[in-house]
Amino acid sequence: MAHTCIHWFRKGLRLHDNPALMSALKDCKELYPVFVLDPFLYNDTMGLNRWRFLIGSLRDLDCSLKKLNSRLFVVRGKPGDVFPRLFKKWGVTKLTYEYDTEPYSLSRDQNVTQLAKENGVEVIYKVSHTLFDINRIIEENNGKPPLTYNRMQSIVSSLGPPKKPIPAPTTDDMNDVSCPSSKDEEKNGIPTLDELGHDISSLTEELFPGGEEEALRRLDEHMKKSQWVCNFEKPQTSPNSLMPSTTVLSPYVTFGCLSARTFWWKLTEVYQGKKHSAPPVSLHGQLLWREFFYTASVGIPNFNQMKDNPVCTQVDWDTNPEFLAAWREARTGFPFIDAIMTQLRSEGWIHHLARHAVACFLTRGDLWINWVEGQKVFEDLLLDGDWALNAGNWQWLSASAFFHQFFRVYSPVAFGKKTDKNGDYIKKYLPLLKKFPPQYIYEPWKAPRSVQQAAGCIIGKDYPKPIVEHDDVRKKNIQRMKLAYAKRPPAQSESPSKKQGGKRKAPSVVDTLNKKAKSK
DNA sequence: TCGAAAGTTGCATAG
DNA sequence: TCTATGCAACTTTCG
Repeated sequence: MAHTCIHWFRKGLRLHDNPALMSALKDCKELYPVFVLDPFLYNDTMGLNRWRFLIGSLRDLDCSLKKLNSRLFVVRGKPGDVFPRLFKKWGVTKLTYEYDTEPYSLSRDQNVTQLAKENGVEVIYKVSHTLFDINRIIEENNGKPPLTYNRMQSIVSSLGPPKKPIPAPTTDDMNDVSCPSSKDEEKNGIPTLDELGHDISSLTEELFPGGEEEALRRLDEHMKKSQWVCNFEKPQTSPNSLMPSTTVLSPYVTFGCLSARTFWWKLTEVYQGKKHSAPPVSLHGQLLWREFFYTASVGIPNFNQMKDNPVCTQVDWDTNPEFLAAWREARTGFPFIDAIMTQLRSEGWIHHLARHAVACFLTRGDLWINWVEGQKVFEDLLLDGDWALNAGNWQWLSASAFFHQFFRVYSPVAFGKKTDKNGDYIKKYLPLLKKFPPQYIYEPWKAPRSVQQAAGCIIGKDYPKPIVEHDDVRKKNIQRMKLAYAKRPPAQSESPSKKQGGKRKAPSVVDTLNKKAKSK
């Protein structure tokens, strides 16, 4: 029997390495490629740059599907309302989608699967957003997510290399498939920013256009530089170069315009027969970091919050709306920090180490504000804002989990100087300060009045004074962090007696949490 | 069981 | 310009 299929695009906005789409095309007479504009995920808090990237990606996908005599249906509404309607309207018998590990996605998909069942629709999903099946990694580590990169590496190496990506469907694959589209479907077109009620006047040049075509072009462009790829070491790249010092493929991987497995295997090809860098600093290593945080996010409950998160150190962060707003709006008085936050807002991408600098500054370094607040800002503004990576990295940088050397604090003055002595990056994003001599560009408040006047920028009037004294708060904060660590519950040691009896599953983080709750 | 070593990317200073 | 050291000092893993 030939099926009438919906392939549901959520992430995975691509045709290449899309096994769920390929299984939709099997025994298929009618195909409906659908994207649902779910108001839970796509709403007013989502930043404009992110909206532009999403819409660009949808447009590109629609374009590619049209080359296969199909199209994309962008349906407005909640998945739980949309699907039963579409199942009936189109006489659907099969639904396919890419597996997604986020908590919201899991409950959404469970709900839609139930609705499909009620409508007699078969559901097929495939793992293709990550290199590996994340649940398989956790299984391999006795039911717990690895908490160190080293451990992650040894688990992963026991799994062997990730699966090879599969090619995109061709017109041959579409031979017996029709793509009905009535007049009535015109309302299910690609939205525009205007239609969504956004004020597009604040938009700047589109440096990173969304879409699979651009993703593959960008991948190709970087992979051509084989020496650069082989020598790549993340800590050696610059957070404040005027042009990105890394690939900026992350937004494309986040939205699934680029398959992580395609990226992985392309790197393997470039490495072949050459001396090359290795994880954690290599480009392969970067993809494994992504996998690492995905695994943590699946295995650790309440991963995007401090409360009820069993790996997260409980810290007595301050509630300080003024400080938070100053950080968010690039008016901390530290040019390096404010330049980064300006780039983030206008371009939607900042270098990984720049994220370190501003994240440390907001949390344990200077402002002592909960990392969860920073997480929200990044989620809205970053093109590559990814639920798991965002939560994981904020916990890392705030020394709440994974990373514990809280006495290593980034300086909002010294860190940037290492790679940009002249402050060209600051001058680019904060042109107000461009006439300050290099000597004062990172600390303009130290410039004599005459220098400030000559620069046409009076500190405290035209540009803010620093909102904290870094050396003071740094010392105080290290002590506060020490106190928070002292209150951490002692690590649970596994008693050897329990290890008897052959294979035994180690207690998962969830089990440990439940046990603790019971003992209270 | 316990001590040593490692941990993607700190800073300031001395040589 | 590079490397070593003190600073104060964390957790996890490994042998």
